[in-house]
Amino acid sequence: MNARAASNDGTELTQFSCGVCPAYQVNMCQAAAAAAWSAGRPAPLQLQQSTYSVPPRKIICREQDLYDAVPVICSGWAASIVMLPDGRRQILSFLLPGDLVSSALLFEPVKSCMVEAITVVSYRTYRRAELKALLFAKPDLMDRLASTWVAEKARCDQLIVDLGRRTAEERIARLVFNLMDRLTQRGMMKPGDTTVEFPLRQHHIADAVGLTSVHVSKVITDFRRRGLMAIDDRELRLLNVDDLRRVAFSRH
Amino acid sequence: MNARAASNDGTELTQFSCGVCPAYQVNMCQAAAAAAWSAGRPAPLQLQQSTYSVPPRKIICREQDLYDAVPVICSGWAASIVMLPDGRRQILSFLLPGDLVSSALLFEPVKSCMVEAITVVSYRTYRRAELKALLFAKPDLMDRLASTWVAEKARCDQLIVDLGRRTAEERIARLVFNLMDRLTQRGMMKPGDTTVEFPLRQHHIADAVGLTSVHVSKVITDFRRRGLMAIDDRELRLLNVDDLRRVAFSRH
DNA sequence: CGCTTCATTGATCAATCTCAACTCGCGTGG
DNA sequence: CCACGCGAGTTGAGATTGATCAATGAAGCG
Repeated sequence: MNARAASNDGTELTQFSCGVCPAYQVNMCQAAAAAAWSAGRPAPLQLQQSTYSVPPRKIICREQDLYDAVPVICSGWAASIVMLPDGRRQILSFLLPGDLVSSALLFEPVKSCMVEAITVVSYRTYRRAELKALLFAKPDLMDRLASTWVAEKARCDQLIVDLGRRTAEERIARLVFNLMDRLTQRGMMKPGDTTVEFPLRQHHIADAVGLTSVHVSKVITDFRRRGLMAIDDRELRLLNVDDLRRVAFSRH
Repeated sequence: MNARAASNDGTELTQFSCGVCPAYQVNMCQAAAAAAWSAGRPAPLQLQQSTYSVPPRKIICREQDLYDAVPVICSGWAASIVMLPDGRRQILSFLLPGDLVSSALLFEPVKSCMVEAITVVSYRTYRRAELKALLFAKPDLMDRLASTWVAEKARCDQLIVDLGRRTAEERIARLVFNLMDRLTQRGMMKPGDTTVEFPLRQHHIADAVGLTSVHVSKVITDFRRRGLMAIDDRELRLLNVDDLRRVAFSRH
């Protein structure tokens, strides 16, 4: 499904059809594409046709890259990360197919964060100005934007509560449920499923929930020992959903 | 400047003139008022004329209240708070004059948070539907919204990094700088000022930065001992801005 | 005057970090 | 094909940060 044109730094130019994207009704991306088509103009978004593909661990963009470009993940998992000069890092959010890096990016460039690929990632970049114009031309697009924004803010607030007031166990369990929700939204997982592909390394989890990867290892080992969940071979297995949910939501 | 009509629960209906609001160009509120006037319709936003006033520690609204109403702070300090069933609480943000509780509220009701007055607070509530209509009628209002939203998101991301990856000292120092920035934006503090009115109790600080009020006390006492800053009698005094800034931003 | 909130302080405890060592699998270059 | 280095996960010992518990005093307020 992808036609590739390799370059020297691991980044490839690829063709990627939106019909394949699992985030069909979830986010801005599809709506933008649809609106662009229906607008009938020959090529309102010229960047739309070419997407890039990068290998795991590669940086997709740094903050300065976001001056004009608005990247959207087409396939794979990525993370938007804030790095402190002394090496500490915090993951603001994991990016799944269909996700904008941040909906704030539609309006303003700067953000002191970068985006890093976790799996092989293909992504597409729009030009802010074009996307913005399209946005104002199509009011239903604005609705779509509003709802992804509200969802983004809600997750943001949740994370603040988690980091500020919850224990390591709670944070990790909640992260897992959060990700599963988002995966099922996208059809990358069925509601009853007990296993999913799960490409996160423990250090990703650590950076997302504000812990050390050492401590994440201990908690996850403990989860496995207690028969709650296990992560092996890039696969998450739920062993006892109810008890795990109790860990995640007991104190609400 | 305010005409009052007291009721039994501490909430008062008051008149409040926007000309007094320190957040003149900062946020949505003014823009909305201006747009409503210039629209020339007799009373496009009927709620606009009446504002409420509540004493410190009173809850302005719970989540169910936000189903239809969109509150805006007119004067005083408030906090939007998430409470966990076991009593833990996390402050998502402090609300200053001109602040919407959350710009997401313009689009959707639910949020698992409540708003609590810190000082005497006067606020005004709009109806979501009316505000939304006005928003789509006036495109420049949308720009205003976009920029407050981007700022809101940026502060949100900052808080995530603070809670996830910074020490108690850093968090508290950064909170202070953050608040001072917002106060100067609103003209409630001059750039060179070394003292400000500062109504936060230590437990507010604790709930905002994810610590215990006991520990906040220890850190602040230490700041005072080291000649960095002091908080007495609802007043913040900066004793050594440079060193304090170093504590807040040393590791970025 | 008595109650509540707030701030402070000390002693002790618990959660998490730091450091270090070890294993395993994988890819690469000799 | 093998040695090597690297990234990843695990484990244990010990150090640190911040929480918990408890007592005290000051201030505000009905």
